[in-house]
Amino acid sequence: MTTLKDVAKKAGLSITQTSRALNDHSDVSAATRERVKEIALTLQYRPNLSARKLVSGRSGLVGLVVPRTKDLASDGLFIEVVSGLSTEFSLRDMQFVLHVTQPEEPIIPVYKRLVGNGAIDGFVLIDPREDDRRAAFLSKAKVPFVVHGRIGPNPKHAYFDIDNEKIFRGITRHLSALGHRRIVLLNGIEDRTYAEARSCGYRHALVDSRIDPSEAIIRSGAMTESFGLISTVDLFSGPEPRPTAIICGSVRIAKGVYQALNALGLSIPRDVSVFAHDDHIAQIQTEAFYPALSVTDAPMRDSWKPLAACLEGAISGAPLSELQVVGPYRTILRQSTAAPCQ
Amino acid sequence: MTTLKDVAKKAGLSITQTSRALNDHSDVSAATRERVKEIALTLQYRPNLSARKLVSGRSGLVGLVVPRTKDLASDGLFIEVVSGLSTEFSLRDMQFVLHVTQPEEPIIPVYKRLVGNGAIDGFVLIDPREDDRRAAFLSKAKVPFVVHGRIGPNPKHAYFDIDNEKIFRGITRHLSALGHRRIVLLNGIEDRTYAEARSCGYRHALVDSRIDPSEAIIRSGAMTESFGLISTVDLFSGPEPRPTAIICGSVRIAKGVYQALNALGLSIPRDVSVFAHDDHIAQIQTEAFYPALSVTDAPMRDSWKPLAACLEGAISGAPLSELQVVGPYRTILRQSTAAPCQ
DNA sequence: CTGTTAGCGCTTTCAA
DNA sequence: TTGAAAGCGCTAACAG
Repeated sequence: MTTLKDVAKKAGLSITQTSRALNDHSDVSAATRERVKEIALTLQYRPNLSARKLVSGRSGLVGLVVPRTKDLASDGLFIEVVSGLSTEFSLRDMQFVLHVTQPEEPIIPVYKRLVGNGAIDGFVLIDPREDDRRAAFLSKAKVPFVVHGRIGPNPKHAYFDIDNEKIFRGITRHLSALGHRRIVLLNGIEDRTYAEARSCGYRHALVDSRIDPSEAIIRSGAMTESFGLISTVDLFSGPEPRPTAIICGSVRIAKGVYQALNALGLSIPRDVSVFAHDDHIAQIQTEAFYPALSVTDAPMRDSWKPLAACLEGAISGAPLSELQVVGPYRTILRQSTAAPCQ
Repeated sequence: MTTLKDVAKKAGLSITQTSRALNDHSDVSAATRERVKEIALTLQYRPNLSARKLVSGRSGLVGLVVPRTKDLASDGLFIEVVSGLSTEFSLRDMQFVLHVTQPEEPIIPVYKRLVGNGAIDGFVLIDPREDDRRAAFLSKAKVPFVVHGRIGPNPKHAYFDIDNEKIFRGITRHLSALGHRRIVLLNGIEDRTYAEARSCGYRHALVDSRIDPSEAIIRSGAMTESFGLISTVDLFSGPEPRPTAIICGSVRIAKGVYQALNALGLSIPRDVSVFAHDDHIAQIQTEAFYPALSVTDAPMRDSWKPLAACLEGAISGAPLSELQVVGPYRTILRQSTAAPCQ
């Protein structure tokens, strides 16, 4: 293995100066820098990460801890997150350490161990909760981390998120502007931050549209077809008056909703309008819905690059303002939404 | 962060002796060892991996490099491998570095980079080819690795594998013993080592059963329902005489075969016997096939533990004989196989 | 059984 | 613009 010493020897320089040249320090002549880099390339020099870590405190290692649950495999999310992040970190010459816990293993000790070893520069936190213990622990331990989503109303951490509140406020407003008043929100699992933001946006829009907040109809559940199907059947076999519009937290939920409405003999959008948010993690084409599904569109695969960038920034001590990024989305109106009948 | 120095100070010992105590060296009094370990525990001491690596050459980091292909996500294998290995290495206090390459990125430079950095102790190689460039590179670079499967007839590397040749020889013999002579093998992708071993076992069994090797019927393809379906339709719309038994490389293939046979109006096992190898990575219950599917059963999820163990052994320089493990399998005869009714 | 000394490969003062 | 020297935290000779 080529070391700095080898490069220095070949360059006829001291190790110190060689290191400086390679790391683009200002006090190196351009000529020297070029020459040294050339030699390093020829010799296939790669800085030893452990040595660098020891002195600089950086190892270039970042971690993701995923609890092992039985639905890990079926959930398309895991693979998306893992392969996306791995790819992005590779591009940045960082190593991506993946830790899948034991089924019932408490998660904080895992972080403790990983942090204690001192090998990992920072973490990516996915699937944040309103009251997230991982974030609390890492903050206290002063270990950099980036959250996929936001924790709390005024977060002090690095994050990449989409504006869930705005998105769902927009969807709800759109439907109410069409004339809908009994609008259902089939939301995600309750204590997830994104679900909270979404229901918040939904409620705000109701108020904006002078619909009494007590008329809010929210169901919480996993992002599955079953949830969409069961909720829909339940809602439309309940007491009159029936809802006229359904907002789905995901396309997968929408799939279940379509099935249920179809089974109930209800027509989209004549009897019921359906709107969904599409993060593209279900391998489902929304154009292929019949009638084509109206969606807000924000591919989750676009998250991994900014997440990696934010974590890199957090590790190198960039100001928080640069590390809090909210991604874009598009609204795509198709055939599943219309004014309610009569 | 607690360092060895802190522990030593508290124990009133030298750093050296403390290190020895913690690492279970022989020349430490039992009392001291106990006491030191106690203190380390209290202080939540965790050895700094980078420091250890620097001096001992071990970092506790192991790597897996996965090429990013479009079917990464749909293929249940990726998630199984990644979560399985991650879990097993966590248990051994090793860190699992996952590297997903760019779509068309050549893979050897990735290993070169990872190895050059000197941070990774060893690699797991999955999906080996007959002529595997990764293995060749790592061997030459003298970097420990373990293969999921075997490369070549007399491998010099650590591996965990099942006895594919024996398994498929057994299946074929079983069918020929029932009286079948026109037996199809729907094998995996051609240049994969396991597929080669399987076709080898199949051919041997033909010879054993005095069936002319020229009567071998082998199709190669991906482990998909489509492959099973298309192959079956093709075979049974070809010229007489038709096959009477089909051996499937995976349960997923068998699924396609069942569909095709059903569509062709052929009955299992009256017209055609079907046998499959079940590695449990398709989320498919073989009992739920109708008629229930006869299988050889060797869950792939049982591979991760021995793979991790072998890699750990390879890194610590255990003799090769201990690092070459062949896992067990069971034969489960159900209703999909019977004597042919001529 | 225990301590002293050296050094892994690198970055960073400090001095020239 | 450059080099010498110190030290990150740990392990492994080498003495006692």
